[in-house]
Amino acid sequence: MRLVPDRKRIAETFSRNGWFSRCPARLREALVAHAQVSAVEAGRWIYDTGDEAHGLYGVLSGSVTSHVVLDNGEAVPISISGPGTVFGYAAQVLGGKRVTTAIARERAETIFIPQHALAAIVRDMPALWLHFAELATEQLVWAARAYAERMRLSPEAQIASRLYLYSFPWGGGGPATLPIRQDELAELTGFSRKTINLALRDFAARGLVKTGYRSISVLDPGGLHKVAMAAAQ
Amino acid sequence: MRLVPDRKRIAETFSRNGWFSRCPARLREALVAHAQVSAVEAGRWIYDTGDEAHGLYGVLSGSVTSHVVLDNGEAVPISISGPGTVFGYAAQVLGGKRVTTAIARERAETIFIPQHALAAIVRDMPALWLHFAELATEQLVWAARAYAERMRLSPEAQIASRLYLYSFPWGGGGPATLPIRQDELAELTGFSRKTINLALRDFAARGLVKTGYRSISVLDPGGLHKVAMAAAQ
DNA sequence: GCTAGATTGTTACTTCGGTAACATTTTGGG
DNA sequence: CCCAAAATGTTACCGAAGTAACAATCTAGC
Repeated sequence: MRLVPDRKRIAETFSRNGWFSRCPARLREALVAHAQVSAVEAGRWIYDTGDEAHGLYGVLSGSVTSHVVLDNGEAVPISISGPGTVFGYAAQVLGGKRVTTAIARERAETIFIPQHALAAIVRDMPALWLHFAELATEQLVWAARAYAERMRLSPEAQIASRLYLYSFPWGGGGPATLPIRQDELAELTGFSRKTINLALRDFAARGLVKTGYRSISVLDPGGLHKVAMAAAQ
Repeated sequence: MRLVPDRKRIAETFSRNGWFSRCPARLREALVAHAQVSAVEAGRWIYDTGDEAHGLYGVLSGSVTSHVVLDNGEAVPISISGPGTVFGYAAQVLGGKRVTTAIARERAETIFIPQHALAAIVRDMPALWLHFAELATEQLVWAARAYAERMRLSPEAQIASRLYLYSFPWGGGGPATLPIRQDELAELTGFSRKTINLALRDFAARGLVKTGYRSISVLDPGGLHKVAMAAAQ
């Protein structure tokens, strides 16, 4: 459902972290000026793999999961985007087909910046194209790291690493309460719920996290990061 | 060691597959025109994580592995680039620091397109910026897929998928002999050499591959792709 | 408030892949 | 041509994570 954009709120939400916060001010302003805001119900598809891509999305409130659909049709969740996170860049930057499926995990507000607005921005300010390229590059680095960690780190370290990562959209790198269930974290990390539960129990005993019903509170993101580094090999 | 570029050979090698082959002709020509060719001995670093990036690389002959360095200092090989493959784009497209380490696996010839040449190309033909963004995007899609496969596919399916992928630079998608040792494939896929060996034995029995000393011949890439799809779940 | 359903906590068992070792084969340099 | 080094082929054993089940706890909606 299309909503009237509160551009001040958009600017604030997206300036806190991630790619948006590192853009030059004039690009940020141009993006905010063109943003369309929609409300999405929990469980609704935002786009599906193979859809034509018409622009860039961001999460204003709530959260969205992105899934890769494997050749056998299985959808694998690969990331969860919280407030202030941009998603939907993995299609060719302008146009092309979606290569992931994005689903609202909970009731969410999204911003959408249509392709023609992006094209106009780059036409007017050609030097800004680099920032769009960086958006993909940044995600590529993340994906490569996630892959490398998956190959080498112990489950405990991987879980710590992921919680640390997720602490940013919800806590800006400080303590944060993640609205994530343990079975979702299991899906997202590729471990069983049992393994997640045991790791969380361990982290809780060390004062790094606190588990709740449908939530995981990260008390000490830096400590989790240390676990992720230390437990490797 | 700097060599005199044979631009015809460069154009031929890079037109066979991958990103280069899908660029518009004028971009391809501009890139070939600016390419510098070097010979690198086996085991030599081409660049290291943290180095300043000054341009884009490609493999003209031989092969190059890219490694992600984890926070604990461990280098994890994430890809192997054969002839005709572009690498070194994961730094910001122009400039920034290298986020991977690239090492020649064997004696190799590389092409290098310096930053200033890339900048000049985009300055003269601004519409081409999209193709650079796509270079990163394409790799992002691959990395996300590799990650998703790692989470869900059986080792056998992952190994099949990887061999299928590697059949492109060495066989253009048809039968190919990969100059890869079994212990290297183990490193690249994150499995033990034993698991690789058993999978290869199995594939060989089905006529999909043929193992050799320091080489793996992919006889039926399509068959391997089927294995990767079927064995999931 | 109560209760059904959802979520978390825990256990016993199993299985798959890793480790470590060794045998066999191939290769290249002297 | 030979042999040491490298690479592949194979086995026995072990452990870590998954599966499947069940108990305990929380919450939302009536």
